[in-house]
Amino acid sequence: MDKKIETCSCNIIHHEIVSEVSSKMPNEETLYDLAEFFKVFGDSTRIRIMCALFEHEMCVCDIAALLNMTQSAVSHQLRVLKQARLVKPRKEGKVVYYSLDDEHIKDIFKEGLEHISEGR
Amino acid sequence: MDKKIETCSCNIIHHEIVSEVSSKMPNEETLYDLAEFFKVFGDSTRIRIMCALFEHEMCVCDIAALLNMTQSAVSHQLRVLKQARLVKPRKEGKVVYYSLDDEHIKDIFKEGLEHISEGR
DNA sequence: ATAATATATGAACAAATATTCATATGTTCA
DNA sequence: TGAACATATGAATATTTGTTCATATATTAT
Repeated sequence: MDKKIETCSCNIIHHEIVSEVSSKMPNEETLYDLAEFFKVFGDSTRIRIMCALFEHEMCVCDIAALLNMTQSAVSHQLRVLKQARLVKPRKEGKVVYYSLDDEHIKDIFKEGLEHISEGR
Repeated sequence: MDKKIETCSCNIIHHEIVSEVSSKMPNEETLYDLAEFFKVFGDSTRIRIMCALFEHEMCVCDIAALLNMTQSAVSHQLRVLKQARLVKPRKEGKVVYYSLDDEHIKDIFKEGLEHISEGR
């Protein structure tokens, strides 16, 4: 029994394909989480932070200097990265050193860089 | 000769690391493009569209029905995906069929799904 | 040609988000 | 204890962005 589609004004052209694909789709929540995860990669400040941390563990102040940004802006973005479990902090006195906390980042970067290098 | 850092109010703690990392960073434009690319993955509608197209080439109307969204909203997002060279259209009469146009998508999805499945 | 259908697109609106500013927290050193 | 410093955070602002609505374009059928 098909669910009523209310928001699409056009006719469904290929019923079979739609229901077949529908049955194979991962659940909504997984796809939402996936989008949330990639959203973290979708900001150049965060990309630059992760890129920097590929080379070295760094403290907030170093990162701010490197990126020529305020300490506050960097701290806010580190929080986003930390919540996504992409970076982890290591406290040493007053100083907090951040490093990458995920082995997928490198591969994801690689794939992304390959894609953009294939662009015209 | 170090550039003057104006926007970081704190002292640079590790000059050497900052300049070493700085020299190894890819250029700004590349990192900006990378963020723009991942931004496309950072929306659940676009994620769902790509996910659907893993299974089948689909027309706009089918996708709209599948996702229970308006044709217009889907069309706008397909445009974004097309501009990012992630999907490609195939026109057949009135109907436009979209399919995936990039072999990296699968790997990127895989990495992302692995990451979120590792969560607590 | 005209009507019907599938898709695309521009403008407007609402929601999300990155940075700034001010300030709080926590640690070290005098 | 108090000053100095590194970092964190809440609120405000400005910008970006996703969806809707109205309408345009393109193709097919009558």
